[in-house]
Amino acid sequence: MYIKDLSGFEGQEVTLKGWVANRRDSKGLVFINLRDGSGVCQCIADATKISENDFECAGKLGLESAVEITGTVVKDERQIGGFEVHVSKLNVYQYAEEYPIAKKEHGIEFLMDKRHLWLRSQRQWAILRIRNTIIYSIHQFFQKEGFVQMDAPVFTGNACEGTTNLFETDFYGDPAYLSQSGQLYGEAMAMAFGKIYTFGPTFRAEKSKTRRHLSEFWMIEPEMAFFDIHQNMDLIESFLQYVIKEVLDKCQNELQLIDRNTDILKTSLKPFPRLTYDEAVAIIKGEKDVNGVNSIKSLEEELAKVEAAITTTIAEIADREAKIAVPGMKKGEINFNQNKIATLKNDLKELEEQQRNIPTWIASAKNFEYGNDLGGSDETVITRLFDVPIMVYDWPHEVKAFYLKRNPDNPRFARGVDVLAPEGYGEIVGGGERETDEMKLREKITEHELPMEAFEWYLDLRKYGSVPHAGFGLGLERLVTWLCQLKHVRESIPFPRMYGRLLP
RNA sequence: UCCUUGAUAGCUCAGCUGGUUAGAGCGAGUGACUGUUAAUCACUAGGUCCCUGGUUCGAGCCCAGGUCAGGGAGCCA
Repeated sequence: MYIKDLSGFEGQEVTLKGWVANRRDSKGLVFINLRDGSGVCQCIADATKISENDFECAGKLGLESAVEITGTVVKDERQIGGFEVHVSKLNVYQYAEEYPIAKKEHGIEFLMDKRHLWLRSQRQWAILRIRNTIIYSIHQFFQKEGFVQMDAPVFTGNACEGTTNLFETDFYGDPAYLSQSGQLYGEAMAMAFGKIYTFGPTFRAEKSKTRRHLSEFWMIEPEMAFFDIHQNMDLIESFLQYVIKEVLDKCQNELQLIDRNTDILKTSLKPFPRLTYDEAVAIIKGEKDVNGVNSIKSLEEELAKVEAAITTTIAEIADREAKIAVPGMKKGEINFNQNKIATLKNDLKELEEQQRNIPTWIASAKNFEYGNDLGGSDETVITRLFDVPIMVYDWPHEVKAFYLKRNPDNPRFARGVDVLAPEGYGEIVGGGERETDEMKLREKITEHELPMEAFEWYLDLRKYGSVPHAGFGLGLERLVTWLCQLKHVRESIPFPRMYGRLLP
């Protein structure tokens, strides 16, 4: 019996097994918010209706104690699920004492240290359930489209884009690297099965401390024989829209719990604009407007808004502090104001962070040098102007990977494509059409100073039935982060591995 | 690797210009209260002020070096 199914049992006696999410006492009454993984339900132990022993047990339950509760399902409009349980019998599996995560705001370092327990909180529960729906819908989409799921190895002997950010391990005495992409193997498998996708862990030893980096993350890499870059973009669009639609359909409750405004998810079901690198650069530098909005001007307006918000926040903090200072205020009201002040101060910190960042973003957008890759801030600048993900393709070949095909009409450009998520989330997909010519690949490998012998197997693919093909890589955690509108990728995976974080 | 912000009670934070015995709320413990939703109210316990060195009659506060963490850049999905 699970809490999510209670509505079908009104008036009947049921038995629930779960954990105490919250408990409140009154004389003769104990309120227990029971959490069982499927949902939360309030259970009421009334001293006049259960045994003396059971009532005493109920009063001793600390947060996250494990219990089995038997009781009657009663309709109650005040409850979230619309039902509560009137306890008739209580069986305690374990009394928990001093649960470290309090019913209050905590700092991120503390919560990450307690990640194994933090997972139990409602917000984390909702996010990771959405992650599950995303994973399931990814498999559904590709299976329906006739793709075969194939696994690339995790240990690799060669790097596809240099070795500086690879984790090195010992493989029977030889150096081996943890995979930073299954792409080259994906190409080999596509030549055998036509359309394949890999779904596995990926490792990058980047000493990055930003909101969009993990050292270990999950990547989906489809690879399709006989696809060009435009077919690739068509596939990316229908794929992402399928996943978004599934999340909207199946996760209403979870999206509500995390307070996700779904407007942009809905507008993302319309076609994704496809911009060339040249067009994207013009927009970033403010030379070209999008629907009458200029990137630089809108950033400057944003900065002005942030500065105005800082002024009003400071004023409100001072105001509330003055109010508390006046004697005679009730304790509850003082608490309320102090909590409010704490929240405002946190807001203020974030606003000040933005106040420092935005001017550097404006500068970097204005001074963007044609021919460079887009930086994190450039992605933020351009995606703020759209209410849909955008696709940027045809990149200067120097900044992209060696295996990408050149545009036959203009060989300065490589046929790579990046998908940038709206709301400032940036790159979630990177892909493109692959080079099919063996000699051109050899030139590129030499140019990138990569060890040729490690790529001989890959070059075989161009000797034996080389065909046009394309593919892409989607960072699962970045997609989860965007769809859930999280501030940081670390909440999009149960146990994040990142620079400085190996436990728990 | 660079820029930037920070580290004070179990947690979240105050601590003014360097000055006697270090403060609040939450959490914990005890008690009160029969409908609470982070319940409320009263009382109690709880401190290596991140580390090392320096300046000073005196350092939580100033200086130097380090450690750890937050945010950003580079790099990337």
